[in-house]
Parts: sequence; structure tokens; C-alpha cells
Amino acid sequence: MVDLGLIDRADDRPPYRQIAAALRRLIAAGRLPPGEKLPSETELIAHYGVARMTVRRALQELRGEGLVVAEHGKGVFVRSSPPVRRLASDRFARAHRKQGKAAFLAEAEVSGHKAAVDQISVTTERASAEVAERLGLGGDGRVVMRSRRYLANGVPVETAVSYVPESIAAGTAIASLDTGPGGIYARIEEQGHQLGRFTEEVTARMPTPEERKALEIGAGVPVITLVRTAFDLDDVPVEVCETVKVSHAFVLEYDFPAR
Amino acid sequence: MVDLGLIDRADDRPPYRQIAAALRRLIAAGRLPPGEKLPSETELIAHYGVARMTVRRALQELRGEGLVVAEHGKGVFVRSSPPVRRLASDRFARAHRKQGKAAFLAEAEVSGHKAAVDQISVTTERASAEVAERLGLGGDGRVVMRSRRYLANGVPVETAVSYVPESIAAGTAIASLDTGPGGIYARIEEQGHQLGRFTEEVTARMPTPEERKALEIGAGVPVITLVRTAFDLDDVPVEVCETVKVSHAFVLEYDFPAR
DNA sequence: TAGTGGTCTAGACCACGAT
DNA sequence: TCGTGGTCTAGACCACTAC
Repeated sequence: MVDLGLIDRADDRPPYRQIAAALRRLIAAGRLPPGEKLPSETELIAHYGVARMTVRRALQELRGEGLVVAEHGKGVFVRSSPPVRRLASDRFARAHRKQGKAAFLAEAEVSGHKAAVDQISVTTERASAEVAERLGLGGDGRVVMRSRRYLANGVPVETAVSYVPESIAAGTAIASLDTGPGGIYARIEEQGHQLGRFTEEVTARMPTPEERKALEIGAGVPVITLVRTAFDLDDVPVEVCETVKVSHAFVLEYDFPAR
Repeated sequence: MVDLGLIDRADDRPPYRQIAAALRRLIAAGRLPPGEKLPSETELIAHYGVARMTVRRALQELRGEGLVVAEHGKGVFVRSSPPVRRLASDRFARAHRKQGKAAFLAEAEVSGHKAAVDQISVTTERASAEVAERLGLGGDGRVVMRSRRYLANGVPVETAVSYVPESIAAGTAIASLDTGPGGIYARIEEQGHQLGRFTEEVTARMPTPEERKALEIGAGVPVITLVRTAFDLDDVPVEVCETVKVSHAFVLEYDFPAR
């Protein structure tokens, strides 16, 4: 059993915070490594000599921080993190596409992860107001919508939905399940829209229940949302991609001139 | 009094979630506008006919989502959100500095917020291993460390700590409380280091207890961390700035070529 | 002083997982 | 079946705020 310490009634912090702090320290120090089971509520109650609610408040604080995950009927476990993936802003370089690699897979190769894609679905529908605006489409603009989920080493890390104007996607592999070598962007360039620049809008928030399910994360784990718009050399928007990433699995890197 | 609804014992959601959902709906619908006081715990207990802990769990869920803020001795209030601030990657343009404006204030002016800076502290110390590495300093490299907190319309939205090598900062306004017109970057350029580019590393996570206190946010509100490194025209790193931003107060915008 | 939220106790019953 | 966490009750005392 790990060293849990004791509650100091003279401490100005309430007992539940002291218990949370003790557990947090053990996790940070690696004495409770990822995947390890914490002492059960019953054990913590006996050790600290407090009521169950007090122990539960401490555990709840750690859950809120995303440090631990409770599994009903099994116990409370230290959360194991997926590998961190650094996304550099040159990850869409044409050189990668020329080699037949989509961005996610090319990046995974550099990072040494085993990348996979699943839950692919492709439909054609009317663009939402927001997507239509970003793509510069009229009121009834139709788009091919591709959604999929990315996994690193078998762990879900990101969901993505791409929207390409039907005028560009129609009759190409963009509208089929397999987009072919180089991915969507290679197909778009083949349609005569050579890519010129990207914009990305990044923010973070707590996931919706649906996102928690798709990404297999507990409450208390934030997500990064990234909306990328691709423009061709005439500055015409040719794709919008909305992604939701598990926050602790990504570091986004950007490099820009001082101007 | 607002319409709280009642608990449906046939509902598969537990009572505390039903209560949370009812309050959440009222907030979303604007029936409980920002700044408004929620019914007190006593009132909710009487209305729903449940124990106090049940009501508190519901309120706690809302607090975790950042929707409400509890004020001891006063009540629970709907959180008033700080305005969303869009940060474009040209926010450090030299043109702003030429006009004597630091980046945060220049951006606020565009967005129409009332910006403020407080909790400024300046010290000189040995660089941490991470900062030393980013700045390309040797083992005992010393840096001027400037920390401060930014507020938009009086609400804390960001803390920032800048590190500038002492060799650049010594004897300049960088080492004094007021950095003068144009901020740190204007002073660095005056020292002969004209800025060439920036890199930014972005991720998101849950805040530490200290960050929660400094940013005055509840436990369920994620933060965006952004580490920016400024390089001069010779590609020598001249500043590292670590910021922690309240996630829902920011959208980061980046624009980069397809290459 | 009265009302508010913050913390705690000592029980209870339930649902889930492993055996 | 037993141990686990999930939810709930019905009290208690404390600290903070407003009057």
C-alpha cells in the first residue's frame, strides 16, 4: 500500500482537500502510475477515519481534474494518457501528398504512433449556415460531408468532419469511402484547385456527452476544437474541416513571421 | 420565481441530474440571465422535496460546467461570460508597436473590450531547464521574468509570464514595472534585436488550483496554455512567453501557407 | 440576527463487475 | 456472492454576507 499520510486537523484546508492533495501528490510522483487502481473508498475511509462522503469529495475533485477515472464496480484508476502528438503547421505540405500520404498518417509516421481511421461516413447534404459562410456558398449550397475518427495506438484521439463543395467533390473519390493516395487534398488539387493557404481557429471547451462517447473520455477531460479552412491559389475556400481533439493528446505548433 | 418543473421518479436520470437539467435549461433559455441569482438551496429543497445533498450535487454539476458561480453567504449566480477574444496571428505586428501599443491592448481596442493588466511582478532569476532550452541559454543562464494578469471588462482572462535573457533586458524598461510604449517587444527591438518570427505551442488542460484562483474560474472550466517564442532576424530566441487563458474567452486564429 | 453556502457524519439502498 | 462505486437521506456545525 502506498503512503497516504494522515489528516491534519490543524491544517486550514478541509480534510477532503488534504486527502485529494495526498492522492494527487502520489500520482504526480509516479507512486500511483497510469492505470493503477487507487485504494478503494472503504480503504480510504478506514485509513483516514472520515465519513464516506468526505472520501468521495476528494475523489470527485481528482476526477474533475481528469487525473483519475472511476469504473463502476471495479474501482478508481489513474488515467493513462495516449501519446502526445505534436502537430506542426507544415503537416499539410504538398511533399507529403506527393508521397501518397494523408496528413494524419504522415504525422503519425514521424511521431512513431500506429495511426488508424475508423467510423468513416460520407454523405451529401445542404451546408449548415456556418459551413456555407466559410465556404462562401449560397443559401442552398450542397456539400460532401466526410466524418471519421482517428486513433493513435488504438486509442481514439480525434473526430473530424470535412465539408467540400459538391461542385468540387462530385464524381471524385472525395465522395467515396476511400479518398485514395494523398487524401482529400490530393483530390482537390487534381480538380484544378491548387492549395494556397489554410486558416485554423482553435479553442477549447468541455466535451458534449456525445463527444465523450466518441472519444471514450470521462467527464473532466477537455477537448480542443479546431476548424480549418483550405483556400486555393485564387483564395477560394475549397474545404472546411471541423475537428475535436482530446486535449492532452495534442500540442499544436504554429510558426508565423513578425511582419 | 422561474418555472423549475418537478422531479419525475419514472425518469431514468437521477433526481440531481434532472434538477441540474432544469436549471441548465433556464439558463440556456435566458430565463435566468447572466448575473441573476438562482433559487437558494433552501428554496430548491422545498420545491423539489429532496435532501440538501441532492440539490447541492445538481448545483455542483452546474458549477463544474462553469455555468454558475457560488458566492459564500450570498447565493449562487449565473456566470457572466467574458467577451470572446479572437487572437489573430498578426497581433504582434510592428505597426501596433510603432503606435505605442502592446499586443493585448491593441487587440482589445479592435474587439471593443476594456482591457486591463494587474498583478505585475518582475524578478531576475535563473532560467528553468525548459526556458533555458527554448532560449538557447547555458546551464546558469539568467532571465528577467515578468508575470502579469490580463482582464477584459474587469474579468480575469489570462495570466502570462515572459522570460527575456538578462543580456538583452539588463538596463532596459523590461526589468521595470512599466515597459513603456509598445511593450516588451518594442524594447527588445531597441536593443538591436529586430523581431523576425514567432512560434506558438498550444494545448489545453484543466487548471491547477492556483490557476483557478488567479483566473477566478470554477473547477470545470478548461484553460488553453500557449507558449510563444520570439526570434530575431538572426533566428536567435529573444523571449519566451507562457500564457494560461480561460478557454471560453478565446479563439486563436492562425493563417499559414500550403507550401 | 437571519440567510446563505461550505463541510461533515452515519447511515441507507442500488447497480455494476468479478468470481 | 462480495466488493466496488453511484445515489440519497436527515440531520449537524461552521463561515461568510447583509441588515
